[in-house]
Amino acid sequence: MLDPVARVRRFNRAVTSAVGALDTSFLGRGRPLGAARVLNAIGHGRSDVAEIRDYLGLDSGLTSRLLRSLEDEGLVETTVHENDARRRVVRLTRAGRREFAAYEALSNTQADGFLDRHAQREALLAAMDLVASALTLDRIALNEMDPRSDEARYCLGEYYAELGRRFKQGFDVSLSRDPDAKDMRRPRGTFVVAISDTLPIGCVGLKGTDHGYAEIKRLWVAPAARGLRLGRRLMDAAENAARELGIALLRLDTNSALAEAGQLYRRSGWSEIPRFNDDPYPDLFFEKRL
Amino acid sequence: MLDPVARVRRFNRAVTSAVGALDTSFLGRGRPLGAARVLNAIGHGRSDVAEIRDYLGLDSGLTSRLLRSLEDEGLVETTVHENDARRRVVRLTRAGRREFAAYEALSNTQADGFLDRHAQREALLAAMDLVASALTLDRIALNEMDPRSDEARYCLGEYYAELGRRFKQGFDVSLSRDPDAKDMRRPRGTFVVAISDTLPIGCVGLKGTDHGYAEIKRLWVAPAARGLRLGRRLMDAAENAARELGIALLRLDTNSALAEAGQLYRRSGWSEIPRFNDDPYPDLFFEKRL
DNA sequence: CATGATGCCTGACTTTAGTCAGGTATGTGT
DNA sequence: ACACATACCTGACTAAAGTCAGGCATCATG
Repeated sequence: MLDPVARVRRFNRAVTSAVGALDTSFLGRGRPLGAARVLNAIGHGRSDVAEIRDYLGLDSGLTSRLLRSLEDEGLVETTVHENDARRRVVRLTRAGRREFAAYEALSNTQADGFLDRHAQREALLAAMDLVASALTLDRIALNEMDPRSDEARYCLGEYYAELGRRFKQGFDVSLSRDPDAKDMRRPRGTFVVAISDTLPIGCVGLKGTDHGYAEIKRLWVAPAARGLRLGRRLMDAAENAARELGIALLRLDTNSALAEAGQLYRRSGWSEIPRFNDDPYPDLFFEKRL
Repeated sequence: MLDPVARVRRFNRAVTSAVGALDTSFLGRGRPLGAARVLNAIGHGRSDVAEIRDYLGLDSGLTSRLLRSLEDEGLVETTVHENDARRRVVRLTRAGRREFAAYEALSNTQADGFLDRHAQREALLAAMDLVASALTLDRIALNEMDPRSDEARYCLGEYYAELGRRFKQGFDVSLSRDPDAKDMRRPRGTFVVAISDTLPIGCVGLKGTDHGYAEIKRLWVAPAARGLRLGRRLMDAAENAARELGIALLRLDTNSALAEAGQLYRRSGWSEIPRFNDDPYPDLFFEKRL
């Protein structure tokens, strides 16, 4: 009766009919869907015509016409690109910003109303996060970012909080060997953040040392994105960066309380080695030759 | 950074762009979406023209034209309704059933492929179930059904399994006072199943007795549908049925391990009373005067 | 059995989305 | 300077979806 395929299909149907309703946020302001989508793409920071086209998957001619109709409404204005006069840059006018804000308000009200109708918001949100991550799996971007960026700091904060919950003795960053940000920037190392549609959902650090190896640090995947093999992808990204930087040997430390991490390392070519530092938290040590 | 509204909107975006891809099952057979939707509505058992129209939200003229095009393809045939010659009844021809089966196969393959791309299928499916239930909340049907029906038995099976997990001593139906099916059928009582798009996601029994009261039994809500206030709706349905049957007093027993159930009863006008039976499992007893 | 309501149909029309073939201006490499 | 590529645009077209006003047969009701 509860065939997995039936469950997926039920989800599809539920979502298809709900999306019709959710998408009324793009209607209801007397403008066809296409034009509204373009306006919103611009509002969300897409400025080059080609960028808008790619994002929305539109034909060049159609994009052009939709831009013209927004121009006629006085919502956008087009200028030539400063370095390349073939390209055009589109910006919202004051009226355009107002109209975009109205769409945003509609969307927010709608999302808010949806949340209000349900108890146990957090459980529902977590489920939505997981599904959204799964659906956009092949569009999750792994970006090298500064370890001091907002996105990186958010991930690290979640990572520390999780260690605090999972270690019997809790976790205090200041007792651990907190790597210097500059060790996790090129050319000494790097820091990779997984971003799914603007939300950071995972990270990993590659920390350069002066001992002939680099270390993998702070591998974290948001609970709502687990089971999507993102940990593996982050590790691959870190290893590739290490190869580019000419690093031949990687080490890492972890704790046996983080069983899924240990499994991941063993399965992807790491071998256990004796303790190589005096950090109080780890009790498992690995190394991998590239 | 992780505003709930932003998370809902991310979900909406993920789903809007994925649904196009997920639902390509309705394309790819050389037939416009509208006609494919009508064919599938008929395949799923909708036979009256008005029913099809309402289900798909189509204009009368458009529906008619789409039906005509399916007829021209030889996929459906139309007859007059036996009790009302103004109405038409649409049926799939042999070719229509073949074509419908092809759509079904496509959908199934697609859903299957989606599942294959992900580890931790069960977690993902559970999340999809929860979201689907939340989205279709106002379309969850509470149907009075025979307690021996497939749907009821599925719910009861899940209910017993859950008791087994949650009671320290486990749960064995045969030790409990398993109500006779006929006590949970009108006119002595009833059995209500919550159905969301064909999937049973909750149930409750109203069991008639000869002692001047009726009992509420087997209140269960699928884990993937909790937090949607479905328990409350099921209880309301059972109480309404009791009123219709002229029952003035309700009783129920439960176990303190089921904390959320106890809460629900207290919040909806039930008061605790002394033990009124010798069932070994319950340790909490309630009653409510209608 | 006349009257009005109901259920479905057809024809005539509009809007939206999308495709395709050029066209013009600008940039790049030799 | 030249050929060729690139970026965007316009015009001409099509397909699909949807709207609206009647039309016809049938049903319910006094």
